[in-house]
Amino acid sequence: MTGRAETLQRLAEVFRAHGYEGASLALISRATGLGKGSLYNLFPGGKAEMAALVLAEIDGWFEANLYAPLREAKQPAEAVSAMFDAVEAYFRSGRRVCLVGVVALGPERDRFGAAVRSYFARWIAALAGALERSGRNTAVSNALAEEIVVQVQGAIVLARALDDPAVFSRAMTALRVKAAA
Amino acid sequence: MTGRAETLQRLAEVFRAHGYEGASLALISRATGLGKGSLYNLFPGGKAEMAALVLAEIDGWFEANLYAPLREAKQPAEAVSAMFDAVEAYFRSGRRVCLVGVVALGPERDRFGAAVRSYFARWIAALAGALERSGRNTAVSNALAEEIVVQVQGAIVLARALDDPAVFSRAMTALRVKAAA
DNA sequence: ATCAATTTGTACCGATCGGTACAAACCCCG
DNA sequence: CGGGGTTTGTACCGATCGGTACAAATTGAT
Repeated sequence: MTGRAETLQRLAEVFRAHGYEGASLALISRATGLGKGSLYNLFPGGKAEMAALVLAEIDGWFEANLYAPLREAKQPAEAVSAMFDAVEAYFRSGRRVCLVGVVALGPERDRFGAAVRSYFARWIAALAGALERSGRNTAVSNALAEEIVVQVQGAIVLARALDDPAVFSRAMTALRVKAAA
Repeated sequence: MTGRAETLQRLAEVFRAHGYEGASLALISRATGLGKGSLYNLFPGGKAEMAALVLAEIDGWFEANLYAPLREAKQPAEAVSAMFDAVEAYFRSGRRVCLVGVVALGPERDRFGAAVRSYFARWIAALAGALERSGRNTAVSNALAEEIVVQVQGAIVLARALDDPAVFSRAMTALRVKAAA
């Protein structure tokens, strides 16, 4: 019925809301409106394949909407600013969890380690490149890019822990200033 | 046989390694060496009580070893430096996960929300107080304290994601400089 | 309209889940 | 040595887990 892309979106929400272990097939079936038959027809590999495809979908979205623009921007400073816009929108000011970060913290890290590593490594590399092209030297660019990604992840944790999206927004605002300086 | 405190330590490791849902009673039984009978004798409330007590134990450790020293230090700058020592040792340069942060990201946040909020709020408050007493004004102290806790959490995520403890160490070193400036 | 191929719902599988019941083993105080 | 209270292992509970089998329903090409 609904397309495969939409199904992946709903799957992502289920994994975000309940974690990998907590996302039972019953829950997944309810959330997607698909019976077990349909699910195993779409994803013969079961839950593991669903999670892998969800991670790949997220990775693709970041590649298209953040990494590629950062790499190819003619005006890197604007691209960095646009990245912050995209990050604030995507993570809904910390109300929405970073699924890749969650996987990195959890026991599924081993299974999806390569995907997780690539997602973050490419983020940092693309951002560092843009910062460098905006006038910084290599070492500073690398350090700043790493710090920005660290703070995005940490701000999600803290905003959720304190149940206060303002924590996330404050961190992003401070980072924007720092990145533009 | 072994004391209750040691049992809580092993419980914490199991929760860290497998998450709340993934920490089955079979796993817990194996890791603690205690049968179900003993476990439910020690923790009549089952898994939920185990997790709550583990969080309380962690909270108590941070209170005693980080928050209280930060609050009561005669030389606040030294206390902040000591906090970084303790943090690097406790989280093993990002190899060890922050269980409270993991809970904040996961579906158990609702159940343990109050404990999670208190843990982070008190950390930030104690740190902000020390920073203020070391010569900064209130606003700067609060912002810096929040940023430090954000970066600690984010550095754990990124160090695990990239499987590179140096990420964590670099972040801590940079924060020490910033806090001492 | 027909028929092969795909998609779907449902019944079912063994395994494991968190939790309970309870009797045997153990401990400690007399 | 005795005996009351606690600690322990084990058998067991219903529910749910991820996954499979398979027949009915649906689809698409001709």
